[in-house]
Amino acid sequence: MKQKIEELILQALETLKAEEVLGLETTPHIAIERTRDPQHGDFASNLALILAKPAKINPRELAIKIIAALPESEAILKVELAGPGFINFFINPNSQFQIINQIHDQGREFGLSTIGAGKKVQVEFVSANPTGPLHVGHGRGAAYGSVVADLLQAVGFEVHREYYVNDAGRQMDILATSVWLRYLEACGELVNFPSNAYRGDYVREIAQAIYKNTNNDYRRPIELVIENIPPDEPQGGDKDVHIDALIDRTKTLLGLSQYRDFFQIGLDSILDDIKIDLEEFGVNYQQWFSERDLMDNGAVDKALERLRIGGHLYQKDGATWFASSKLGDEKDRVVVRENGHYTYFASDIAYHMNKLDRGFDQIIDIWGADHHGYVPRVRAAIQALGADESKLKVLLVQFAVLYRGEERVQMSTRSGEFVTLRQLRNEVGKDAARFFYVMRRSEQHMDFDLKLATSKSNENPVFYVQYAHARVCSVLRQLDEKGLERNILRGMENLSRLNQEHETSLLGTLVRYPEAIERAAMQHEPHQLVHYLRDLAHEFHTYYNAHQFLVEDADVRDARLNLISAVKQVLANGLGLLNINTPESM
RNA sequence: GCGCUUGUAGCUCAACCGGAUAGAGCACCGGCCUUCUAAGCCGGGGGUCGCAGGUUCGAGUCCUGCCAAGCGCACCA
Repeated sequence: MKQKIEELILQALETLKAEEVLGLETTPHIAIERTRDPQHGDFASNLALILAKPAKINPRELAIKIIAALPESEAILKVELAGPGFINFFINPNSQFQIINQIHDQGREFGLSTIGAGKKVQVEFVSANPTGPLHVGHGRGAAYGSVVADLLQAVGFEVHREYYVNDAGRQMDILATSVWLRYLEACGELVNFPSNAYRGDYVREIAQAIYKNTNNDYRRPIELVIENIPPDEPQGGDKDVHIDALIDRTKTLLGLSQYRDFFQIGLDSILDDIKIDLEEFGVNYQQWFSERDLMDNGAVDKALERLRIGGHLYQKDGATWFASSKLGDEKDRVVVRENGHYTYFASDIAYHMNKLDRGFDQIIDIWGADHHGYVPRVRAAIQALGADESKLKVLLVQFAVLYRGEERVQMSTRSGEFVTLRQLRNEVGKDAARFFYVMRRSEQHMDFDLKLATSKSNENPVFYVQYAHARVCSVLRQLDEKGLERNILRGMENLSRLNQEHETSLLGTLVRYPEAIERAAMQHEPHQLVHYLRDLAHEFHTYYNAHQFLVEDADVRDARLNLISAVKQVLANGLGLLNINTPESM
């Protein structure tokens, strides 16, 4: 429809150019948008306001000339001049009826498009360190990322969903050591558990499972473990020095092979748990990308070599630095430490080089907003690698601040004091949790009130949308009970009987669905879809209260049933994109 | 101190890359169930869009400066 109007306007402009009202070189960007107020019609254009200045005509006068030059069209009921020079288009309601046919024919496909066809996009999200279960903070990134990915797919992109597994680095050594110390406890040793180790119960559970299967095979006397270890922080020492010494001691006492056992078992059990958790949350991946693989197959060396050849690396204070400040970063960054180990950033450069090499047209990284300071250096790296920096899009998700009623909930992975994503799901269910997470713009700081979210009351707006779906289903069930028969064809033939105000406006909302999907996808804003669905549900509930569907007149009845079936289909399609269930009854 | 993000109704948030009278939900007040599910509908009150300037036909939206909140500013990941 928008296109149709655009064509009409273009024709009008040509006419005006021929009449020399407008200069021949004027080729304005024609902006047509949906109006907010139905009094202003369905679409409006500000064309006259934009052209008034170069044409040196009063905008209202120009608008009148444009309107006069517009060709006739059946789809347009009337065109009005309004305000300072807006041109408002009123769509012929009859032209909207065919949307019902379209929705009926396309079914689950309705709303999909092909704008992204032929383009490969990678979406990397969550990528939480495998050192513990996912908590509610990760939930937002999981819900947001999966919906962004699904939306992009819905508009035709080939989407590759990926989780970057940080299975290398110090935090994994801390995990392995934590598991082993808990194992020693299970054996009966008296362990003074480090303040900086992972204290969550899950560590104990992993350790106990190992103990059950192996008994004392990995046991070492605690005296040997703590011999000459510098004190922990509460005892007046440094917690980092303390834990690092313990890691070294663990490696020495266990030997490489046994140490790998603990490392691997800890990693596997946590990663498996994360995989199951996400799957149950409706989040799926094409690939789980291992950081360790990157290290092992020399990708990091290769990436650094490429930077070196490009002259982006230099030595200072025994370390190797990347001159990122020349490419927009606030300072240069270390990639190889004085002790010869890569920094996390070094493997991240390699990871992004790998992404680029895989030929994606667009790379989307979804990070927690606390990583925002990291963006410039990754951009710098991509430029230094000689790639097109605009391929990378980093979407930041603000962390949800947790409340329990009025009280703020503090969270820390190390201390083990956090609400897990699984707990949240168990309390509110997948649907409510997902809906709650994506109903806000991702950059918006969000207050997540656990008490409210877990109250399972009608305050949670997901029920409102689901209820509309269930109500349609209920009406269709009533059909049988009342001994009525539905004739879809008869309904289609009588769509013109849908002439009530509520029906016209509902039709208008249905027509908007594909636009809503497209915009939500291209702008990476799932909340727009949520708002659309709320609108649609509201229109339906209003209609439901104002009119009876199962009326005597079979022509009207079938037309209305076709309309509400279309509503049901669109609700199902939209909720489906959010990976939220569509209950038949509530 | 520097940087990023955010400030809109009592609370939680919208406002479609500058548009017309800034909209929802919750909460509050008043109506609607002998008719398809009242987890619903209808009506009402409630706003200096953080503050001050600027840009233009037009600014919640763009620019500048302040104020406030969150988060960053490692040879950690």
